[in-house]
Amino acid sequence: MVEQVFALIDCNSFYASCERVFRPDLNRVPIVVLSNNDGCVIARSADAKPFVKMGEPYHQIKGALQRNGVLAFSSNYALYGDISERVMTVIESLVPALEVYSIDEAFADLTGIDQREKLGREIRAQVLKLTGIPTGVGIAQTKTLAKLANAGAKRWQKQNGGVLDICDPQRRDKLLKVMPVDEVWGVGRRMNEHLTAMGIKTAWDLAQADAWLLRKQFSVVIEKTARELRGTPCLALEEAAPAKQEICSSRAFGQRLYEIEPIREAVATYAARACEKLRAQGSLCKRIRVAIRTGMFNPEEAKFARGIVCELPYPSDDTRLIVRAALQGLDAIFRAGHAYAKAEIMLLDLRQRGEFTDDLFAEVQPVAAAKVMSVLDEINGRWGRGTLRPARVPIAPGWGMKRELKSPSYTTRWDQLWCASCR
DNA sequence: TCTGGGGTCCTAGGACCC
DNA sequence: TCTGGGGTCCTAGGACCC
Repeated sequence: MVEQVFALIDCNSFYASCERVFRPDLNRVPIVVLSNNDGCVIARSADAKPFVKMGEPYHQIKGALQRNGVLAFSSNYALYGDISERVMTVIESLVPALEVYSIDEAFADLTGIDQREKLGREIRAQVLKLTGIPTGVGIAQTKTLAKLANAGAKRWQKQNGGVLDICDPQRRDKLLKVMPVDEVWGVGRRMNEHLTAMGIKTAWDLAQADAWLLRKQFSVVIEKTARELRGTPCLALEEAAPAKQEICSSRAFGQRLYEIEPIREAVATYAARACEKLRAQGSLCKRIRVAIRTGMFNPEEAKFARGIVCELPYPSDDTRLIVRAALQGLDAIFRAGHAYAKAEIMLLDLRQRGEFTDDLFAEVQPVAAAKVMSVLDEINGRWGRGTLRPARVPIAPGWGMKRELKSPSYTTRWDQLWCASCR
């Protein structure tokens, strides 16, 4: 049997790189991208890394950033999502099979390809040329090793040109021995603590550890990680993303809310958005969960959080039905007198249309509802999200997300297209 | 004043059934 | 004199990912 080979292609500082695509004047300016509500730092260009840690609250470091000439941007997910699709399309045209793993990463199947490094360089060059996004490529016999090779490609980019192939056992072992165990995919903070206590400090140590012991002491997850580091594939390439088993729409408000009315608007808005995602994957849901809470970080603020699960009369994807149920849930859990910071809608108990059998007398969603929803989605697909929406959902809500530093939506809004004469 | 959002998988423990 | 054991399903919570 032919030995499997995976490549992991990953975009460098993806969000920050996206901001630079249409602003070449920023190529030598360090930049960071902020989370929703301009909360904390979620991406940094390479030259901004010395000035700011990942996840730092923006309001605490604003001054320091300005003094060091670091520019901050609100996150612009419409832009990042669109550029991501273009990047994936380019990679897909160059490899036999691709699994899009996240907005900025993909695994490719390189099994049976001879000139792997050459292909890796070709991918980097084409993606850069056609989208403007810099990438790194790691190549190895398992996904976990490919991830590690990718980290190595980044760390020693000057030496390897952004492509690292560790299919050769000697190169593989050399990398394993220098990589700390917490850089391994699947080893988070807690697992790192446990492993360190056991004397497992490098990726090499984990590869040598007794896999059965790891399974007994922790779980099958870390056992697989250790086996993958040794070169035994436990994870396969998954080209078609399976339908999600739960769908969540949650967001902090731009400011604290005290009354139920604006929270009703927010809950309706999030529920409507969750329903769009639900229909996009062709599922129906039977239960929904509504939750609200106050801020969590400020010790001065009184804390309060409640959630409720509501059962729908039948599995549905009808925005009207689900919004109504969500608002009933909200009425049941809302208590006046708190400073609310966030609401959350989860769609649970999802099933694919036609893939479940109900009992003969169970109520099912009326056919007309599906037709109404497909017309709604079609109109919104053509004219933009929110063109047709429940009356509960405001266009420009007072409680909306704070995004004071957002760049234009160069590729997804007609009125904000990049314009050559602007520069 | 101010700290993201959206997921997955695994495990333990309780409820329930026969 | 005497109170089983095995199996499944569901839920909550933890850990991890980007």
